[in-house]
Amino acid sequence: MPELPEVETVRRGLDKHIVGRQIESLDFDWPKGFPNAPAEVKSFVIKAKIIGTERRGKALFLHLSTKYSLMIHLKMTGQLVYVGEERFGAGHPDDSLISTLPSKSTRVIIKFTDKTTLYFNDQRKFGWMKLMPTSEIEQVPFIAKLGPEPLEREFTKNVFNVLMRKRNNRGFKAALLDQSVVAGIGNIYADEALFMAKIHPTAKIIEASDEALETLRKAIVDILALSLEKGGSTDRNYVDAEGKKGSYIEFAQVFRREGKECRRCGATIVKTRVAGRGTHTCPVCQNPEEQP
DNA sequence: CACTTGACCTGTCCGC
DNA sequence: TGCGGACAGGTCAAGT
Repeated sequence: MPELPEVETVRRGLDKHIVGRQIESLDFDWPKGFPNAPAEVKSFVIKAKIIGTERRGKALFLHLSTKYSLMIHLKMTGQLVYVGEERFGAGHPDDSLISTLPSKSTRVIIKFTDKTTLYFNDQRKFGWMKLMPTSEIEQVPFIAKLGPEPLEREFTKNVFNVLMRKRNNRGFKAALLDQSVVAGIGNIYADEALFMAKIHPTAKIIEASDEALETLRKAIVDILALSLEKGGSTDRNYVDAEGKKGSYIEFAQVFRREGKECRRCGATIVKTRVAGRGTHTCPVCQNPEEQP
């Protein structure tokens, strides 16, 4: 489930490997996953150079020399994997995954003029890639609505407090999953941050103190920064631009740990359903009767 | 208007 | 063993 740390890890990998390369061809076999007409692709993608990468929330952009950009959303099972023969030939530690590409999950293949390749794989076909003028990115509806980037300076105590208080009668988890509150949080990091802040996912925001909101804000920053350092979380499908898995899941406190002991108090982690998502909590550390 | 639920998909896992 | 069904979750559209 690519969330902020995973998408940012992919972006950094792409920035390192594909900026400066020139696109030779783009082929796709999943029309819904790439809604633009082939003619536009031909005009603005073929022979274009990749001039930069950008991330906003969970969305990724590859900026092209034609003043167009490819906007990519990995949704749950998307992967962007770069294969350059000079780097990932026989003997590379991730050779096993790389050598399987293209796979039956491959939706888009971008070949560069130097014979290296970028694969967009997506098992569940929820992800997509769109071509648009770079200048129109900010007008894409869900980009325009995005809240602050949690690892940037803009994510202040006051900004977070105001956004959360606007949703005072909602539960904490529903609010954290709302991309207009904080950009880039998904199911994994919502659970992890709420555990760290000792807040129950169904607790109403209106009943929480300002101090509790600030504790949560710091927890969000700490968790996301730690996960980024670990290369993100590989629960099932996620890999970075070099095909490598992330290791945050080994450090997870509650996510996918139902039935196991809480690392903090020893109680048994439980899994419930909150805001339509599988939700992991420690019933003692996040006791709904004793909320901060 | 604020919030919740269902649709989009496929692979995996569970129980019978 | 085979098979049906539940489940996984990011975002938008539709429903309450």
